[in-house]
Amino acid sequence: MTQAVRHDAMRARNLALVLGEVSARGSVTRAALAEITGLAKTTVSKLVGDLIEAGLVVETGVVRAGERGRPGMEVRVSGERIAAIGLEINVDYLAAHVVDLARSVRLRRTQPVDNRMAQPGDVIANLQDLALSAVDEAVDIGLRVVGGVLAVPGTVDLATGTVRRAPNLGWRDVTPLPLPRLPFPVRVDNEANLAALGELWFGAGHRDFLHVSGEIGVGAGLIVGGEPFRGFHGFAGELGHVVVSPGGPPCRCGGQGCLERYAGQDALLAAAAGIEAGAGIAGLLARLDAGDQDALAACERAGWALGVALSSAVNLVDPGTIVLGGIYAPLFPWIGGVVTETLAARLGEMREVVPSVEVSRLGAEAATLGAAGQVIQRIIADPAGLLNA
Amino acid sequence: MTQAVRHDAMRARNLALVLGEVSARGSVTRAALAEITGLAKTTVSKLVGDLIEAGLVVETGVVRAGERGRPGMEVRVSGERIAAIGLEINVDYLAAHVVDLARSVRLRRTQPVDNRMAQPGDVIANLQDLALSAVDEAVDIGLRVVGGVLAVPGTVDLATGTVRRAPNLGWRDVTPLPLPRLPFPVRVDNEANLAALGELWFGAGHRDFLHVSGEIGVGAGLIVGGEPFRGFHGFAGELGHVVVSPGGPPCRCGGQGCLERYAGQDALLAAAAGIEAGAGIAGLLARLDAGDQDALAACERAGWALGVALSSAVNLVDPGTIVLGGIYAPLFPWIGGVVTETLAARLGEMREVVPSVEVSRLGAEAATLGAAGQVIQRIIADPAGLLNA
DNA sequence: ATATTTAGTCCATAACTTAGACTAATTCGG
DNA sequence: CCGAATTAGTCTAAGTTATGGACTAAATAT
Repeated sequence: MTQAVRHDAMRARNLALVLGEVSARGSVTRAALAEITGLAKTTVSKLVGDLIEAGLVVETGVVRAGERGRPGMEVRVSGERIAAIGLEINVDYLAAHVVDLARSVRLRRTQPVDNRMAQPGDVIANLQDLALSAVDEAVDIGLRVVGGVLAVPGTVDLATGTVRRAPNLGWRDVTPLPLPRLPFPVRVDNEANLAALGELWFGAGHRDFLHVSGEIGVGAGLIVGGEPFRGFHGFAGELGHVVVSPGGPPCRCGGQGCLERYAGQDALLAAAAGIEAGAGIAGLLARLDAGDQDALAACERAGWALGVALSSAVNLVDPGTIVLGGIYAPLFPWIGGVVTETLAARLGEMREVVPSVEVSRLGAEAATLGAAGQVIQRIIADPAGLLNA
Repeated sequence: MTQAVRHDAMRARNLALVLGEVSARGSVTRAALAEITGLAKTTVSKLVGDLIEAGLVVETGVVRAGERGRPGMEVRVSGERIAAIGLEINVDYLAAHVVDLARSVRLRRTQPVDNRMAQPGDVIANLQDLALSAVDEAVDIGLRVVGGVLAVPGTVDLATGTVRRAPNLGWRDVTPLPLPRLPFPVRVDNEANLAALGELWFGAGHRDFLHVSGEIGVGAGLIVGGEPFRGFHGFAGELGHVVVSPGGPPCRCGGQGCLERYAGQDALLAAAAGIEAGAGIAGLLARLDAGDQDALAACERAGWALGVALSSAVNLVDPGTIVLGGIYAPLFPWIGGVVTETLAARLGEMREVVPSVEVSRLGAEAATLGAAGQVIQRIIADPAGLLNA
């Protein structure tokens, strides 16, 4: 339900509007902001003043030389004070990234650990250690970390912060929150959704796309108009269990012929036979570089299956673009073509434009960046809270 | 981009908030509205006063007897003045429904015509005649029709109002607007989306569901949190071309094994062999009632395919409920079971709750009701415009 | 009949935005 | 080098809307 709007809410919205424009444009003068937002110069000045006082925005001091008349004083979002942390628990590593309010990545910490067999409690304790040391370092460079989000490869109940199922971690109904040693609130979210948000804020600049996270499972995050689409329970984007062939190999989801059985990491490696489990994607890449026929055929098959599943996704969800991330990023040279062709064959007659298939530039960092970015985004979208704190 | 909020926008939002609550609750007192919205009593009184003056709301005159104290004067949305018209062009009929601001259906006009072979211009002229006579009748009962929406079975470019492809009408890039003889603006929209909206406002009261429109093609409309999801170009919900079996029968979309080839009206009738084209669904229903084996088998197969396609849809889009409409409504007794079972088999291991599969109560009226409802909804969501007019 | 309770209105006040006057700092033209 | 023109930003009085509390209205309870 929408809320009543009083004077304070009006102010909060205009504050968010101004800060949002500053954030989107890098640096702007007050006069330009007045033009853009439609607010009166007076109002913009007052709002910018408050943002400066709160430390969210700084005058660049740089006086832009225009054509004629008094030059404007540009302001930009301050990256010097406020920051957020993105955390990730994945099958074989933990990660923490600190991002400042200006969306610069300030710290990257990754710790390889095998979390397959570990107890959730131990994993969470390790993560907390990693997060704490990252926060300490952030403090050393003058940053105040005001919030965090934790990315987990599984379905998450956003309301309670409970990880419903994370099959590759062996988790079921685990609630990692709160992380009591961290002096700020942390939320939990699904890795595929966060990776899509990472692509939105730190990637190629699309605002409408489907981001495919190839890992051991295959997930997808949909961004429409710069907003994530999550579905009713928040479990949308389970691309890995979309039907490729209804009589295909059985899947742990209970179905048969799901995409994951053709294009998930395990299926892919198994199809390319002869890659020892430990070597993982690196082993596959080596053999692809060497021109190994089995490896090429495995990618061909995975790419075809991905194309089939994505054709269903395009029909249902109509994304602007498709971005392949996770393991599909390094494999893109070998699967991108088949995916595009399969998609074109299945959609070309119905649609004027078939979404283009692109490769993610972020790789494994997408989820943590999206996680930190989400905290930043919330501040940009509603700075009123921080103003009084 | 969000807009600047000034005093008038603040007012407009609060006005919408109040009218929205009145609409949602049927009738309420000013005091209750103040409680619900969080606005001060004074403010609510002023806003309600303006709504009454504009004729959007009326005092019921009924004084509700409470426990103690002065009884409140209840207000409700007025159905006496303002109305909207929903129009539909379909393969074998034209339809027009007039709905008042209180969401009561005031007029139903349907005209059977075979539009398969007709020129778009002729069809549109016929529709305009139908609409005009409906509007005249509406005027006779004291209603002012302030807007309309036209439902078309095809993909629609909402920005331009152009029907991109409506294969079953044989339309391609037809722009039916404006309808110059109608004294109010009309927009065009996709039939499946509008049917879903019809289900939302006139159906069983769900706010999160996927509505499946079985016709000659198979479309779907997704409603999340009471809002339609349309995708990037507005072409989301093409359930008919979701993959059931990637090596299956070729489809006019260029793909193979699409749902439409298993569960579309033509495929269904063909599978039940021996139903002459003219008899349509009625013929099939007659044979099902008679226990005909071929007909039963055809429904079984269609239901299975629908279940397979819907399992992909649930994984991608995570709807709260699935509502089967169009031809699937009368066929529900014969396909509902298979759909549910197929869905459960393919999703049960992954999800705690599999969305329930229900039958639409609106049948063929869903799209026109949704079309008229959309105009009503816009007024409720932003009454400020009408207030000054 | 009187006290109590709840609904709705009235009025002075507060919060925010605005328009327009004003000051500041630059370029252009001679 | 100086004044006119131009643009940026601030200041002030005024306008719009919501609010809180006082007030009136209309019912029930005792």
